[in-house]
Amino acid sequence: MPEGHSVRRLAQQFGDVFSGETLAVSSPQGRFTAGAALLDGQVLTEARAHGKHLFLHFDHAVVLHVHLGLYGAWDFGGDATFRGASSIGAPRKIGESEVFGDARAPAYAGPPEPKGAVRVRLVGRHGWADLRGATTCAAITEAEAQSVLARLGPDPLRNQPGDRARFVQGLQSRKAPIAALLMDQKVIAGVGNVYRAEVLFRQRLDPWLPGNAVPEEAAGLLWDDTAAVMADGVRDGRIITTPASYWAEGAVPPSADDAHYVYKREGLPCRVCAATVGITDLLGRKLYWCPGCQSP
DNA sequence: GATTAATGCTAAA
DNA sequence: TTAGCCTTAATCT
Repeated sequence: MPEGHSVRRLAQQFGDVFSGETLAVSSPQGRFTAGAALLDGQVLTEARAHGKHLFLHFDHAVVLHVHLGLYGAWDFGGDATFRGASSIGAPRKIGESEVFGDARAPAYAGPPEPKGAVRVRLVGRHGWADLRGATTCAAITEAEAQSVLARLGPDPLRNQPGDRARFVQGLQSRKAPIAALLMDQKVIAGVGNVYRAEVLFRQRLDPWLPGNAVPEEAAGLLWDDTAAVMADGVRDGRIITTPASYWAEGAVPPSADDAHYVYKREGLPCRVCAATVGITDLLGRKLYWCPGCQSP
């Protein structure tokens, strides 16, 4: 259940532990057998993330394209060398995809029997990775990978020159509510339901404000804040949008309850103005906002 | 033990 | 517009 920060961490992880290695690729579940055969025995050259899309590039110009969707996940395991190379490290928050089975595992003796429906398994010399539950798992060409990228908007975690202007332009050229546009991966890639709610609150923006009614300065600041808070997410391995002054005494890092301003806080008093945090359905997803802080 | 909802999206209808 | 992915944790009975 990742937003862009998790996928960025996964790309970093694959680069750290598998880059330059010949990988054994299989599909224990059987639904990716043909694709796995295309990748089996090839060398991983680069792992990249754009928004919520992960691209594992192999040296024969075939790319493993993965999108985790709502509940896809990668599990990793391996020996001390593998764990030492990991940018993710020790087990962390339950529910994240970035979990090691057992950090104190004995010496690596190959991957375990697949548990559940493992769509694809990558095995290197020092460790393994299992993918399950993904929306997209495909072996594609470099050209096809490019066309996937072409359908995506700017990624605030890449924040390349011109990205900020592209976002502002993309937002202002549409009349849909800003809360809907933030979830549109063509407008901005990598934002999900948590960051959507939290950055709108942080910028005190009315979720129903049409994109074309957002002032240019506010749109730019929204991009900047999204980039900053998502970069924190990459560092922390979780979404924390509140400053330490909102955390319970001595709670560093904060509990889940204290890490957000409005996400999943419906019915509770706003941390800033004490108005009751609201919830509504927008395009099939739950939208959380503070009617006091985020009024038109 | 069963049911539901979830940090999402694609493709079929 | 809806099914599907086929997991996980929290909430029900």
